[in-house]
Amino acid sequence: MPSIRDVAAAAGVSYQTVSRVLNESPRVRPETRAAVLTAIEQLGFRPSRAARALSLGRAPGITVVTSNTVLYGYAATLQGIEEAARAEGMAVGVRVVESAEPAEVKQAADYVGDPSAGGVVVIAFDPIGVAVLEALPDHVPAVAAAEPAAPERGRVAIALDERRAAADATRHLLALGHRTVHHVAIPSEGGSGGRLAGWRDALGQAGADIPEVLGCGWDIASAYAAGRRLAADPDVTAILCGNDDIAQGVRRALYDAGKDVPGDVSIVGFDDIPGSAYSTPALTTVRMDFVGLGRACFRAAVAELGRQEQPRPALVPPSLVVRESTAPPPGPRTAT
Amino acid sequence: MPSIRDVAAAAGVSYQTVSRVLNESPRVRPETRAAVLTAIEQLGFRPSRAARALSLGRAPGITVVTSNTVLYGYAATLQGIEEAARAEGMAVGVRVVESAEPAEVKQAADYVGDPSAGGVVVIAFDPIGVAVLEALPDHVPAVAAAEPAAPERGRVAIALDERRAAADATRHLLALGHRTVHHVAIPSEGGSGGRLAGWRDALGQAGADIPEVLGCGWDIASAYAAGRRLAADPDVTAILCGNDDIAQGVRRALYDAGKDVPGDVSIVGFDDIPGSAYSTPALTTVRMDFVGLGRACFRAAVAELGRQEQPRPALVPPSLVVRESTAPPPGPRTAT
DNA sequence: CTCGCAAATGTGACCGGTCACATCGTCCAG
DNA sequence: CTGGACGATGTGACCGGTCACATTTGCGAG
Repeated sequence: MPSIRDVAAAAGVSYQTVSRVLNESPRVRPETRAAVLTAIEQLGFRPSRAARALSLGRAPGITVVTSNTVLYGYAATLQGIEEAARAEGMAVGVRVVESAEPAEVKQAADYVGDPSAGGVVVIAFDPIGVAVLEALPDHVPAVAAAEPAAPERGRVAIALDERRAAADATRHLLALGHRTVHHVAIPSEGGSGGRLAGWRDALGQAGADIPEVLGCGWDIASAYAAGRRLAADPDVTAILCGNDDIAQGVRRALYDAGKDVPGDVSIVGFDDIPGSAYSTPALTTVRMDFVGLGRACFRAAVAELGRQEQPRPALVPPSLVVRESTAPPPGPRTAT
Repeated sequence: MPSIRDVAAAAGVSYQTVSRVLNESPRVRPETRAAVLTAIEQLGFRPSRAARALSLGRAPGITVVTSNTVLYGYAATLQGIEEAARAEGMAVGVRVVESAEPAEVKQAADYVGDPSAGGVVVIAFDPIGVAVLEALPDHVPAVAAAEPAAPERGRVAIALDERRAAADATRHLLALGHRTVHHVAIPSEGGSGGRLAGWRDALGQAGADIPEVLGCGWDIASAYAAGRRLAADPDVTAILCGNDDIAQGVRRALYDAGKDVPGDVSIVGFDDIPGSAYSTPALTTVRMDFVGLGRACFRAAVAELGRQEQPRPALVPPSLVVRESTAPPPGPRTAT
């Protein structure tokens, strides 16, 4: 591997001049620059990221801390970050934190505390991410992809408008004539600014009952279990599900209990994962721009890294996608 | 940030001794070690990854090169790699390559050519990954998560037994009485050792017709289009789909064309993504151990990095999961 | 013609680890 | 009692970049 000194020797200049060319300093004569560039080309020289990182004291990269890489919302956010980072020539690292256990959270915090981790984006959709955020030393240039709920003490946090998304979805169901809307919540809804709050908002504004929330995990099996419980209650005619996967589990539970969607019960999901348009019934859901969120987080993290002013994030607002899984409640009730 | 020299001063030893403690050298007296450890603790010292990488000439990490991070097979493989790497205290980087365009492939190859990328795992499920693999300089310690098809010239390649998986699925359909099995293929099946080959094997062994393959993209929309074409052909009673998402698109196309699954047409997917058990009909599919594949690739990449002998990968073989989307062909035909 | 200033380029030190080798001390065998 | 071997530790150089500052060169003004 040729180094900057080899290039300098080949081009007949000093290593510092090569460094200037690499960093696009204007203080280099065009002919000199050309000579250096030629030498770089001939030797196949690539600057060492490790050396640069050591010298600069920080790495030109972003590390994403997340509790999961497979679930759609997480994976799509990661995709947005990666795309944006790659466009800027920056490296992307991934660090998964599987539980909110103090030891594991601390380890992750130490890990990203190293300058070579570069900027940090914590995906704080769930309690694990929030725990990491709180354990982060102040000097770490980190931003959060978060719920709007959590005003992370001093940290920049960017969020999709989940509150509005949930309210829109709930109003859609209410407008169809449902007396109230039940809710199966995913682990991420801790905050008051999130889906849970939007659902309550809409229900409250309409003067509708606010039923007890059914919590479930990220796994569809627990969504199925929640669905079976809901299916047993004849008063349930509309269900807002924490995300599209949950909706699928709930739908199947209703089906197995002999309830038709949307004939007997309407359901709405969240996220608009690719398959949702092709299930039967096609799922009514709220599209969330996770990729855009990822991009915005990347820009914010870079700004944080350079101690520049934060750019205004331009996020695509959530949009309700009405498909086949929602309809007016069954006859007897509407007739009332 | 305290450095190794600060720790040395605090402990009253030389920096080299601190280095020895960090690297668990046996040549240090227990009391000295204890003193150093105490100093490390007090100062909150963390060794710099960048400095270590520079000095060692390689980084203790793995970079994953992939064309996608959201699709299940890719995301799950990444998860396996990350889990294994984290357990060993190694960093994980991600580099997405969006197309097989030479410029982009070359950029990615350059990127992982830097020693600070550490070991490399190329997810070569598709032509993009294969292109990256071929563009990689020889000195890069890389392994491939690949189709069994591609005997990557000199590179270690680990693969799930997709050929057998496809053959199992096809035989299952044949055993139900279908005269032949149609196939909707994803972009990844180029190789002769993959799903395509297994399907052909089973069909050939049974003396069944080998219908024309319908190619489609990763997007469900193209699967839907393929499904519509298949639905128009009354001879089609069984379809092997390239993966579970594709199967969902095909299923919906059949549904929209008035065909019942599995009453009129049986379908089988691949991968067993979490939702497949909860769709209606629940999808018969072949479970693939992508997480295990990821773990095996990690181990192989580490071995490659240390120029050690390759461990024997222990992979969980694919397993057919029979659910509701497969049944004997419609009456008239079986009666024949 | 000479001085001064700015542009272009070179030199030394440093970032924080590791390697190779030197040094010091101790214990045991001859 | 002394030489040698070995265990414990220290010293200098190095990895490949960057920064701060020194030096050289070129040009216009006085």
